[in-house]
Amino acid sequence: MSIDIRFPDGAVRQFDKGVTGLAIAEGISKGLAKKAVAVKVNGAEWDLTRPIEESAAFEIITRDSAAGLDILRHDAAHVLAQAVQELFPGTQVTFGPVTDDGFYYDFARDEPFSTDDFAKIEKRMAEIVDADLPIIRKVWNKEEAIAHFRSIGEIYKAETIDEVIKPGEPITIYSHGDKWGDLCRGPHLPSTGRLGKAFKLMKLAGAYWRGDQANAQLQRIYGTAWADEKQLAEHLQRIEEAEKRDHRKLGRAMDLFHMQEEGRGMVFWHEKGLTLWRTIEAYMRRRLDKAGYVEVRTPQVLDRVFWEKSGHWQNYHEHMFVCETVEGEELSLKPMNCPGHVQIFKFGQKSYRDLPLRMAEFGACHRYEPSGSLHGLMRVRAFTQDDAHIFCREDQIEDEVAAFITLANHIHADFGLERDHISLGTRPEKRAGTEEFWDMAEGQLLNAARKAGVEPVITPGDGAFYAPKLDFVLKDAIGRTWTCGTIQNDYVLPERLGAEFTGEDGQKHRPVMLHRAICGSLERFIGVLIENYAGAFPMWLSPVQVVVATITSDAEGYAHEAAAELRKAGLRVQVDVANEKINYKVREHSLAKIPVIAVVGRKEAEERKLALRRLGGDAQQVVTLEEAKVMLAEEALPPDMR
RNA sequence: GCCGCCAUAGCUCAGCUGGUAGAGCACCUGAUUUGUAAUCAGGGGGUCACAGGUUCGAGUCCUGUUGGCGGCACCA
Repeated sequence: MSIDIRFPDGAVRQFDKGVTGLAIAEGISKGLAKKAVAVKVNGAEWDLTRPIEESAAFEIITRDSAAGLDILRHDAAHVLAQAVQELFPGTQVTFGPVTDDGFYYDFARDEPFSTDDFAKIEKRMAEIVDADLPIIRKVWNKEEAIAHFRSIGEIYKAETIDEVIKPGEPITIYSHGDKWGDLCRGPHLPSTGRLGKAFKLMKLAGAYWRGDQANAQLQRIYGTAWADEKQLAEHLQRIEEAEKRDHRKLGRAMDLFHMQEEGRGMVFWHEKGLTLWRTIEAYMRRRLDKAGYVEVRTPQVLDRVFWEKSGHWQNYHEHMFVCETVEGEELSLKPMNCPGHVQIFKFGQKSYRDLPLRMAEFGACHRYEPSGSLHGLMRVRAFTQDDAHIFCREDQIEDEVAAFITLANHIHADFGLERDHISLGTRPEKRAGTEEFWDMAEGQLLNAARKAGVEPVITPGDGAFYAPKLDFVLKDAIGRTWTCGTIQNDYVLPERLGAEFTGEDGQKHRPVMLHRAICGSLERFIGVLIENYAGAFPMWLSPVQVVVATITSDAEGYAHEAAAELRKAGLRVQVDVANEKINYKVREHSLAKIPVIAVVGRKEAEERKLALRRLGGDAQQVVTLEEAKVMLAEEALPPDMR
């Protein structure tokens, strides 16, 4: 009996019934068979060794493809689990999936693992690879599988099978030789030897069983795995590069900001960091002014009663900074600006003619974030949002959202951040409002995004409890993604706080509130910019734009004069008259990522010129002071003023 | 908040099995007046995070606290 095997290029060849993917691959070429990790049979991923019984569409998955790498990583997770269970008897396996760059496995064991164990575990993993154990797929029924895992003390596995698998449904178990087995959907490699050794254990972490804080905490071992050693080395290199960009390191080295233990999650902005901040804020203000926003400022601290009315006290009390006065009042620092903005909206009467009303605030908020979540500038307890609320009629929502997307796109691009995608966060499990409401609200955002020419990626359950949201996911210079910017269409808060306007019909109507931010928190945004540029900011953002450096002390007077002239042109300039050689100064200011070094020696002083040197190049450009003023001021112009 | 790891000079780090702290850079002083990625010499600087304990003796071992880091959970 023969069957037809159809290849991706359309060719059809005949094979004996029961042929394996591996045999087909070997028939094509030795090299292909070696690179193969699994096959696709009628679109489904199969083991290389699984017999194909019927005619089918066929495709070979190689280790250097994305799908192949995932299979490889899954095998690495299994090999890790086997190694751990052999070395640490009594350890239970739970769950070990693939990640973006590798895999992890969660173990249940009373004794903690230590990163010191990694070398030992990696050694055992290598031994398992060397042993080249055949990986065997077995099909069991649910009951025998549960009984088996219970009998060997694998309570978590038994529980998983019990809850995930429907009664009567067969399940697949993959075993490494006769030594070790795990429940798995597969496919897997034909033998452990094929995994190769381009893997490395990376870190150790706690993780809750099923991601739920109420459950037991397991020990997670993270690893990375690649098709070959070269890819692994490249990956480790990328990690090193990313570490060099760490905004916490650069923030200290560049004297931008610091934090200290008396104010966890609070930032001390140094002069240079605040210069960045002011530059960004001024830019944002110009953008908002042009986009028809008005700016307001609301109180930092408000009475508990106010937060009860807004509903925040009930929902987020434990995350609020609460204080009590000597007179016994209970107050809270504002955790967000929206309820304050509603108060301004409600002051006096609003007509449909006032809408859409775009109310912006660089609002400083405080939230008591869990200590374990704090992370440099990325997650802080005191932050300033580039916040705004657009009060509008329902029929204005789509246009407003679309216009916002366009505005945000411009702004993100001006900061050198590329858009990866926009995500639509839909109804979460814990939510207010009916299904009809969510259908409508999600539909509005989807339509608005399309109006702006964007097809959002749906992220199920990621919406706020009162509204769905669109999030901007940006890509930085080394391809990492960051979420900056969001918009939500909120019907709940205007209702709750009684905001209303008079419509054309003379009746009172409820406005909708669009919560929106483009940077998010300025703190975090600055953190993202630092990492994106690795500290080498474009001229308009750079805290110091030009350093005038002297070669000899004879040029000191002229250096100060030149700096003063450049400052008159609006540039941020420092003078370096230190008793050092010009080599030293060039090196120092290059490492400090100053965009322009203006060197002045005796010659420049006599001719009233500057020898300019740009960051990243070693070319010298000698121009007159007057020319430099015009040229550099032009270069330092923010993108919206060019 | 939870799990694990870590904490030595302003920064980066060394300090072996317990015997009262060291380097490089930075800083200060002096010499040098220099032409595009580190001039030379000298000097100051540390309750070894904090609090207990073990010991004749603790940076080193133990306990606790605080903070940092990596994850998990959380993120209106």
